[in-house]
Amino acid sequence: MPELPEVEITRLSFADRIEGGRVTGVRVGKPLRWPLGCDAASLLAQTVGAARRRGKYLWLPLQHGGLLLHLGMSGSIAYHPEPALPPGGAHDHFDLQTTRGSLRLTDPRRFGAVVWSPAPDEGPAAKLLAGLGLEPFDTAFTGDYLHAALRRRRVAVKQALLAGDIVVGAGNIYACEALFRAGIDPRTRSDRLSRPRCERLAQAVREVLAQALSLGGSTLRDFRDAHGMAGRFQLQAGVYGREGQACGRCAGPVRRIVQGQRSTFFCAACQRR
DNA sequence: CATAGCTCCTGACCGC
DNA sequence: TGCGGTCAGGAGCTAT
Repeated sequence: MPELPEVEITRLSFADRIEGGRVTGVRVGKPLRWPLGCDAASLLAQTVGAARRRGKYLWLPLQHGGLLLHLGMSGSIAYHPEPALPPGGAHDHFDLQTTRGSLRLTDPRRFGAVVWSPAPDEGPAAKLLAGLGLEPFDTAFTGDYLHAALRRRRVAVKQALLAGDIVVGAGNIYACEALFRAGIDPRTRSDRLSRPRCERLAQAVREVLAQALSLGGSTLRDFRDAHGMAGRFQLQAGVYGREGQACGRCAGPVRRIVQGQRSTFFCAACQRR
């Protein structure tokens, strides 16, 4: 499912090419998580700006406002350089055609979203982006920061990472992988993590996301970038999706538990409370 | 305020 | 082969 690396790779795959294009057509398919929030025709003739990312959201600026995009868990965005877009399939729910190519959002499960907003810090976008935690590659995301934030929580550290209001970008896969890398038991109460362990964890989060980014994103589930290329992160997964298999570090069995209705994979020997 | 549970949706998978 | 049931999960929302 698209987490920060996948979303960033998606952004990089089309941002430069569509920037400066003028909107020539908009097609809205089945409803996504929220309504578009504007008349599709009102987007016509506007010039597209430089796409940005915040957490797992993308912001596509237009002359008057912009579009906030989210891939949910099964969404992907394809960039088509040709002027005309092929007919939309059953899961193609949003097209944006421009003079510099088109974007097509495909999302079988429709947890994704395309929402118009007058600005990223106004209207619906502001509401959705408010409360997001630090970007993992922000220099402010340090062990000290993580320690201070986790001290106020009693939930398991895995759930605190997933919540996205401390640090954004790590979804279920990368939260599991970061905790494995940091040697921390995902069940550990957030407020029981020492400062040094928070330092390790912050570093692990940065590293696992950076590595996934450099490898082109995860193919777990159905991620494809705008060129339809599959990522290769799954080849590196230490614990995610490996229940019962041997941990690569100690050869012990990888365990699967459920936390907050989500699967967590970890090695009980390598990851300590 | 922190937390738990619910919810949206459909492809994949499983047992019969 | 077909069919019903179950699961997966991002993240906002509601209730506690």
